[in-house]
Amino acid sequence: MNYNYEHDLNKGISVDCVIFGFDFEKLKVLVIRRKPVENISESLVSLPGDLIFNDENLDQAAQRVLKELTDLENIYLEQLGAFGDLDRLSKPSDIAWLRSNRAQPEARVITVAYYALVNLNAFDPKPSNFAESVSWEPVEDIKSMAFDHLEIFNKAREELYRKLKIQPIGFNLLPKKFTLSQLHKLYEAIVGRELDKRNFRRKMIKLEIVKKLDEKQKGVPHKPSNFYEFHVENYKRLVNKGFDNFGF
Amino acid sequence: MNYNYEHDLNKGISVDCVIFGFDFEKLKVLVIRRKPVENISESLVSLPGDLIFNDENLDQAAQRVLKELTDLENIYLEQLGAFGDLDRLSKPSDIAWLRSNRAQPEARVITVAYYALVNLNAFDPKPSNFAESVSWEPVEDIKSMAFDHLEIFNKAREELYRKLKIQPIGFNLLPKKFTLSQLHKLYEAIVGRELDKRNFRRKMIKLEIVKKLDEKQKGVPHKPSNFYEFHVENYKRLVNKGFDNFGF
DNA sequence: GCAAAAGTGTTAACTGTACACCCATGA
DNA sequence: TCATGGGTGTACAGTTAACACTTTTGC
Repeated sequence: MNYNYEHDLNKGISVDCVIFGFDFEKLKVLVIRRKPVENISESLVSLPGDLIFNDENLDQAAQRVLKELTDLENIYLEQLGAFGDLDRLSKPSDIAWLRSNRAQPEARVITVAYYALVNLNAFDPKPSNFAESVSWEPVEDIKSMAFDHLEIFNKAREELYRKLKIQPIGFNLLPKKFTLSQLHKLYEAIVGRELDKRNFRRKMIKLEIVKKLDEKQKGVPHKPSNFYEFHVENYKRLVNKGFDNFGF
Repeated sequence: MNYNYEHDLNKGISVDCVIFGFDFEKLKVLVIRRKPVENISESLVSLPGDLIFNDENLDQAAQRVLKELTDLENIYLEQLGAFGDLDRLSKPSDIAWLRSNRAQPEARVITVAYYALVNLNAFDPKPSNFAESVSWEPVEDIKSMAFDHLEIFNKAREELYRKLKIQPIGFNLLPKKFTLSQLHKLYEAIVGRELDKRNFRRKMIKLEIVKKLDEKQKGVPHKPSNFYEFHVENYKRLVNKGFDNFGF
């Protein structure tokens, strides 16, 4: 891609994306390490993002950032809101980075944040224009971030949790076929505490939002687990009845 | 207030506020009727809003708009998110209005929307810079709005409902002292259906988030109702225990 | 045969829901 | 005394929460 930044970019507004993934063990977030600039050695991770083009809407800008990193389209994506504190770009290392990457480094920039849920086994993230490297980090290891990205990240975790209680969005983090144990582990990773295995399975099965497949795990050194799919039609039926409380 | 728009305003970003009020009968929203411009007779109502100054953050801009209309400060305020569809300013009557009120009428503007909850008995709204008149309209009467304000308004109603289920924000719409019947009516207005009176009262009393006062209604032609207050401390205690489901 | 994770039922406590009558007041 | 809204209890159904052992597989 090769854009004329002077004319196409809206210089006051950016998007940033909190991209969640699940490796069957831990909930992870995709972060980028910026290319080093000037003589700043500090290397905070940050969220993928970019300025917005004048001919795309906000959702499209977020989709573009995701596509550049993951090559995936039609990703589950929700807006978190706008962040516009006056000091959001004031850390010394952030200013240095902006000076070498933006046409108007001192400009005030308001960012619109999104969170995305992806099946991280489906792709390898690749470095983009602004990133030296891209990596999946366990969410509980994230202690600091560039700009105001830690604030955005924390908001994203809260929203993910809040949403999981009222909608079964977790399926977006899993492959099409999954086991109930994987789903169970995922829910525990998001809510941050243990959930009773029997009660969890009973709830999912009773709500009929999972469809049992005629296929089991192979080659595992223990009783093989049955595969399931998300049952979209049944879930839609539930929603129409007004259901919105999973009780986690 | 008298600002130099060329220098102080961020021309690409505005805030718009959905201000809810409750008159003990219906849920209402504060709308403005724009001053007529050119030869456009159509007079759609719109949400109060303004461009953002470069020396204020997003929340402060929203507070400023509220203060200008209501003279109230410390209002309950939540951000709804950013709205940036490319066609959000494309209706003919909107373009005419922008031409006579904005320095760069053709500029793309992204808006950050907020909703606010106020006790509408505490003040009379007053016309502001951009508004010919200001009025409270029952939410169910709103069928169309200028710009993309109907979309924002609908999102605000959804969020108000969603939030009411997990937090007792309704108290912000009532005076400090209120009766349980008023609270009951308010909840019915927001959730949009009848709620059993006994079950409702039992729930509020059992959760201990209302404090019974030693004071009754006077001069009413029926059994006088007891006044209550919101019990902030007890509610905080509930939150700390992880409570977040009122079940409406 | 053993290690490892899958899969399965019951009970008690709590919560939600449906429902109808008497009470206190002003006019 | 009547019209108006305030205020109260009970029973049934459904949901949540706690808890431990047997099964199937690979090695």
